[in-house]
Amino acid sequence: MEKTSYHHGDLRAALLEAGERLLSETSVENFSLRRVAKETGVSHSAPAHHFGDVSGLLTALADEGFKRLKASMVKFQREAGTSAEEQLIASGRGYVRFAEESPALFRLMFTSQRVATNGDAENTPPILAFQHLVDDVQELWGADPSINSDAMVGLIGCWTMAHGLAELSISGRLSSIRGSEKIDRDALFSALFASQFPSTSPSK
Amino acid sequence: MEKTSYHHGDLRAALLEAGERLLSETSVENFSLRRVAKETGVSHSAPAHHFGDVSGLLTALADEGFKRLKASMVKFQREAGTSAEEQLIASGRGYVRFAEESPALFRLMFTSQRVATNGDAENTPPILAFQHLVDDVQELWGADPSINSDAMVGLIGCWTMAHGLAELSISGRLSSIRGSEKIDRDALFSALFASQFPSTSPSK
DNA sequence: TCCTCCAACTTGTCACTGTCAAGATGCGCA
DNA sequence: TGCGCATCTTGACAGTGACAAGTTGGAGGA
Repeated sequence: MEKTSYHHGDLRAALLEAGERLLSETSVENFSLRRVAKETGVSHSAPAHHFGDVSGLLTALADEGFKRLKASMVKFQREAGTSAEEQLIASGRGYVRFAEESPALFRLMFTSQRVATNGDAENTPPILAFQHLVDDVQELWGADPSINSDAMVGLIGCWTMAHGLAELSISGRLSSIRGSEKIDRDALFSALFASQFPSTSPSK
Repeated sequence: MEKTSYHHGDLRAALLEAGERLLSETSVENFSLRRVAKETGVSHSAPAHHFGDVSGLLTALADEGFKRLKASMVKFQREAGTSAEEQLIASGRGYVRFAEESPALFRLMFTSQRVATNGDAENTPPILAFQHLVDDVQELWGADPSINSDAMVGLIGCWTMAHGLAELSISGRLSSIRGSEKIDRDALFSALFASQFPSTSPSK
């Protein structure tokens, strides 16, 4: 898909692809718009027309990331049992797995100051990914978290657990704990997620 | 403490102070060594002599941050009850509070690619802060996490909870959850930390 | 007291960055 | 065929980190 003429054809997609590759090779802090352009074989300010500025490109990449985050949760759920508990655990594991597979993208999505937060617009990828988690929680608690405070605590607990595990895992801090290599990772994650479930089910 | 002569006197400390101010005003990604130098009233490459490069200055700032993180945990523990449960909860709340008070510094410490990880040197500020948490866990479980797997799961659970809450809080995502404003923050945090405690004490 | 050394700091330069303005190109449509 | 305009290029500017070479002045020895 090399550039054949003055007009690229699908420059926007090519820039996104090169952008994600560069992001995963370096990090958000070493990201360079000019290098993305160069790797795409295009002039240094070609991206501006499609994304405005560097923040625009990073925001587009983050949006793509949120779609994949949700997809990863769904994928794990498909391969899991059908009970509400198993589904929620699978959801959390998909969340963590996504972070482990795309750490730079995960960091971009959640901790970069250079992505534009889209206000509180509806149906935006970050909202949709979050809503997926909310739905899973609602299924298990049988109540809407925005109304039922037990479900709300469950929602926050599950999200915190997933997000915290993701952060500590991709920073290498989890595996740097002395003695942690003796713990089975799958069992650990399942137990931690289950610790947030309603107290009627004594987990494990 | 203006510069009075060719030799500054305590330039290193002045640069660290200006560096942290700049960090909190912008973020890691917009941090500029030259601006730090300018605000300190010194030439653009004066910092190089004390810190080598930008990574050196940021690493020094991060180390200072880890000392304060530990201090914040200790401070909360002093104001809490003396039981092992209360002490561990206080530790976690000090962790989260530190992040909320110095979000940019917290991000620098945990998610920046520009701070040099000091290998596995002993008695370095990050290790000492982590060890403080380990000690609290060991106190409550009555076992060394590096040997006892229950204590290890507790350690990881508590750390994940603290770190996850810190991340979600300073990114504004916790308070953006619809309906979350009805939850009492203190009670929420305490309940979430307690959910990781040994099952013999049914928490809350 | 003077002298010398050298850590501390400055000045100048380089390649690289993001952004903006102005120009070139060629696709699609009338 | 020829025109309009989205698409892309070229050029310029201020800001960045890093490096090399020069300047300053305090501390310690004779």
